[in-house]
Amino acid sequence: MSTPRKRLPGPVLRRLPRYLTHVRELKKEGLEWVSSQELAHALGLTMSTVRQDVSHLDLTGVSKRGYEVKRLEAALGQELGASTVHRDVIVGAGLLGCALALHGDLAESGFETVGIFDSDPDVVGKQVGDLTVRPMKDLRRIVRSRRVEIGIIAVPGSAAQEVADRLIECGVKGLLNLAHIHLRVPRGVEVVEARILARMQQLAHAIRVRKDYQDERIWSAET
Amino acid sequence: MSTPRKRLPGPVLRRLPRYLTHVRELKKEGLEWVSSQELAHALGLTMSTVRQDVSHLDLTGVSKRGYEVKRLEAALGQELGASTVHRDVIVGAGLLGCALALHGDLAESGFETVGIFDSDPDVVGKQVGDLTVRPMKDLRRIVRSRRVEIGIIAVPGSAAQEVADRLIECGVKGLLNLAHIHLRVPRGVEVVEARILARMQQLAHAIRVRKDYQDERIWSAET
DNA sequence: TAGATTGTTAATCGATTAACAATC
DNA sequence: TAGATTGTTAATCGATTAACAATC
Repeated sequence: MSTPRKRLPGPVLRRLPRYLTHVRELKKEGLEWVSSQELAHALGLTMSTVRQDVSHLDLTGVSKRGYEVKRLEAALGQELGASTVHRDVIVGAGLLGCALALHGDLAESGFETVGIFDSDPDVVGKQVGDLTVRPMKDLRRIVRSRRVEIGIIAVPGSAAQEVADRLIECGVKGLLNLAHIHLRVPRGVEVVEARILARMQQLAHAIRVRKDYQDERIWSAET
Repeated sequence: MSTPRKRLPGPVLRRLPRYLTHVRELKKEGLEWVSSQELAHALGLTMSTVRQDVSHLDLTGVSKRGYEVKRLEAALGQELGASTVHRDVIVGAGLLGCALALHGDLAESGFETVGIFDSDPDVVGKQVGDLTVRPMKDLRRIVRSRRVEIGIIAVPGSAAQEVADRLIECGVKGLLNLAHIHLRVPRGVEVVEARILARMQQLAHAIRVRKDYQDERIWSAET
């Protein structure tokens, strides 16, 4: 049985998946040990941040050698749910929903999609990898019988809240929202927003600031 | 001409897209004014945070009324690139790439996809909405002639770095990375990672912590 | 006018970085 | 052993919250 853990600070939780990806890379390359300095360099952080982050994990390093890659991967996986299977369902069998259903990375990290659903009768019955698209009326039965924890919302924004309500009513514990609307959920349900549009907007901002900065440099140089 | 702006602090930049979504909602509902209190309530923030965030924008509110919805939307859009068209190309015409190409939300926020590319000859020529999938050899020509600023990487992780290098060489200023590997790019190019897997891992963490907490409560109650 | 709400300054809180004793 | 690296404490930095004068 695992020790009850505290909720990790947001910044730490956002970094851990990056460590995990990198550490898996190292493992593939056959490396057995990695130091905080090496991790910091690879991810663009300081050694201090890395050591503080690792201190949240169930892991101790070794002086002069660093962290054992195998144990570090295990500890990160433990914190990020890769050490248990988490069953999910996808609602919305459009391109995005199907893309996720067929995306191998999720399966490799402990997520198992046990059903994909759509309200469109023309889409129901279609084959998506190993899964057959099911009608919404089957949602409750599947979520309950398979003890599904996570609902992935891959429907248009206009339908997202309704789908969320329905998933929650079926008993899922968390939602991944791929629509870009704000979901209202009762306490006790976790929501994480994917926000691809927001990422594009961040990019647009960063590009504009950089451009302004360059314009300014040119301008100053001319003055 | 716009005043050169500072790069916004990360936390602020992550919140702005949420304000924009909500403000557009309000506009649709016909509301003309919104106070910091209302915004805070809708997005789960404090009034103070909202006012500090708005202070980064090119906008002033009005005592006793709040912010004019129309102006707030414009100011947010300005900061997030919705006031200019940003042209992008998508590399990878799999389900994910096609999903983005057909996703109306991006177009509504000032992003215009001017090309979708794939290295697979069987996929080249396929129709995706208004676009025809092009071969990779056309990438440079399109990026240059259409002055494309953003490259969207929707290929498998194993090909992502190579695609990134190629896009940069063609002259894009920013990359949206949908693969879950860390891209190495030269200074002067912006990268934003979409990290859908990381979001699922955050969710798994949150669910586990909550479950542990409940177990602990039950355990304490029994003791 | 009185009350509500802004913009901004000051206080608090939390995250990052630096420093260093312990240790392999 | 000497040197490198951890784990942790202290210092710094930045973000959030609180407070309040200005104002409509």
